[in-house]
Amino acid sequence: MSERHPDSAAVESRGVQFDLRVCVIPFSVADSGLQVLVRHAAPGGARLPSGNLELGEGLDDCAARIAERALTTAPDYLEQLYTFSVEAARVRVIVAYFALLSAETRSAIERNNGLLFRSVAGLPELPDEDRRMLDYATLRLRAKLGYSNIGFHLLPRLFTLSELQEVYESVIDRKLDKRNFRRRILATGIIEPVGAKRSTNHRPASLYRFAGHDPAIGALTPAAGDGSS
Amino acid sequence: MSERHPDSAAVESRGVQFDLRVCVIPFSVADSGLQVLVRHAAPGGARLPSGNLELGEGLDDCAARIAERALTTAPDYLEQLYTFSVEAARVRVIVAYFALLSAETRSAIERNNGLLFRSVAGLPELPDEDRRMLDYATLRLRAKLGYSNIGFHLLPRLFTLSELQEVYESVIDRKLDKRNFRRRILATGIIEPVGAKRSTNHRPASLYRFAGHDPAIGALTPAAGDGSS
DNA sequence: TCAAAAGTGTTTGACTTACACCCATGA
DNA sequence: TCATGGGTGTAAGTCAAACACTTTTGA
Repeated sequence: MSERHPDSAAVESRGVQFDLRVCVIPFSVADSGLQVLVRHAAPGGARLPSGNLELGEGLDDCAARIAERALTTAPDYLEQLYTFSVEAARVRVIVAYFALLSAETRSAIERNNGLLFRSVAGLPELPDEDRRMLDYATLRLRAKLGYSNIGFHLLPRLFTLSELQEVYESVIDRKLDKRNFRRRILATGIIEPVGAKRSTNHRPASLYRFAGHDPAIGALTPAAGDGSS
Repeated sequence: MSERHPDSAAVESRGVQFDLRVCVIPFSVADSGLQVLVRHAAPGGARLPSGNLELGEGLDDCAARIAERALTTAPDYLEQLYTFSVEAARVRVIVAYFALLSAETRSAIERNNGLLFRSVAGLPELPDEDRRMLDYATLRLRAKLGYSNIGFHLLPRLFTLSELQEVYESVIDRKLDKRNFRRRILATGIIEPVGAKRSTNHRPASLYRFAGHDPAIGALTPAAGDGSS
C-alpha cells in the first residue's frame, strides 16, 4: 500500500517524515443503491479524492475545497469521519471526510463531466487504505442514519415519502415496512408537506421538504460555528 | 490562542507550514463526579497532555505513548475523538484522543506522583483549543455511555452495582432509579457476578465483573486489529 | 379497465418508567 | 438496636413490529 501518491506532501517534523492528507468520500444514492464517486487515477485503478492542506486553511475548508474540485460543485453535506494513519517507511496521516450528494447535485455532476459513481457493493480494485476508509465510512453512514437526519441530504429538495424510504433502504440495505416508516418519520416532525403533488402515471404522491436543520447533527460534531474545524 | 507550544513540531509541506500534534484527554470518575487530568505547564495554567508523532509510529501508538508518559501508566481505554484544526499564522492540526482510567489506575497514578485530577465542571483556565477539545470529549463520553459499554473502563476490575450506577450518574450528571438501572444492566448480560461480596459496615454488596468485551465498541472505530490507526 | 404506486389502522409484545419497603451487616 | 447502604416487584404507559387492503391516477 505505499508507492507515493503523485501529489502527496512530503512533510518533515524533527527528522520524522510523514504525509498529511485530507480525503473525501462522496456518497450518493441511485436506484441500484448506495454509490461512491471515485477518481480514476492514471494507471492501476480508482482512488478516492484527496489533497493537501493549504496555507491558512482549516481541515473543514480543505475538505470542502477538495470535494468541490473533485465534484465540480459543493456537496450537500460534509463531515469529518476519522483520521487514519498508515505506518510505512514514510508515515501517512489521512483525515477522512464523507460527503453526501443530493439527487440534484449528483445529476449536475454527471452532466458537467463524465465522473462516474460506482455502487459501493461491487466496487473494483481500490488501494488498501482507500478501501478501509470506504468500508468504515459506509458503516458509519448506516449507523448514523439511525440516530440523525443526514439521510435528507441524499434526496432532492422536494421528495416523496417513498423516495425517502428508498434512500433509507439503500443505505441500510434492508427493506422497511411502509406504514411504520411513514408513521415514524412523520412523528418526528422533521419533514413537512409542501402541498404539491408529483404527477406520474399512477396515483400522485405528496411532496415533502426537510423541515429545518437537525440539532442532533451539531451535537455530534464539535463546537458548532466557531471558525475552526 | 497561539503562542507556540514549547514542544510542538514545526512542519513544512510544499511551503505550507503547520503543526501536527496528538492530544490525550484522560478521564476518571471520583466521588465528586467526572474528572480530567491536566498537566500544569510552566507559566500560565494547565494544558492537556500532548505530543508529536514519532518515526514509524501510527496515531494510536502515539496517543498510547503520550498517555503513558503523562499518566505514568497505560490508560484502560483509548479512543480517537476528533481531529481539530486551528487557523493561526501557523496552522495547527491536533488529533485528539480520550482516555479512560479505572479507579485502580487512577489511584496508582495519584500514588506514583502528584498528578492532579480536576473536576470537569470547575476547571480553571485552559487554553481555548484545549477547552474546546475537553468540552467535545465530555459531550461524546456522555453520549457514548448510552449506547456502548465504555463505562466499565472507569471502574475497578471488580465492582458493585451501586458503584457502577454512581459512575453512570457522574458521567451523565443525573440520578437514575436503582431498580431500573439494575434490571437494565443485568438484562444485557454484560456483567457477571463473581460470587464474592464486599465487606463493609453495612450489608455487603455482590461483586461483579465486566463480562467479555463489547462488540459495539469495535463497530464504532475503523477496521479492528489491522495494525493501523 | 388495468397497472402501478400511494395511502391508511389496529393489534401485540417489548421495553421504560415510576414507585416503597424489607434485609444484612458492623459498630 | 441502630444506621447504612443492598436488594427486590409490579402496574401503567410508551414504543416498535407485524400485518393487507383501498385509492388515485395515466395509459
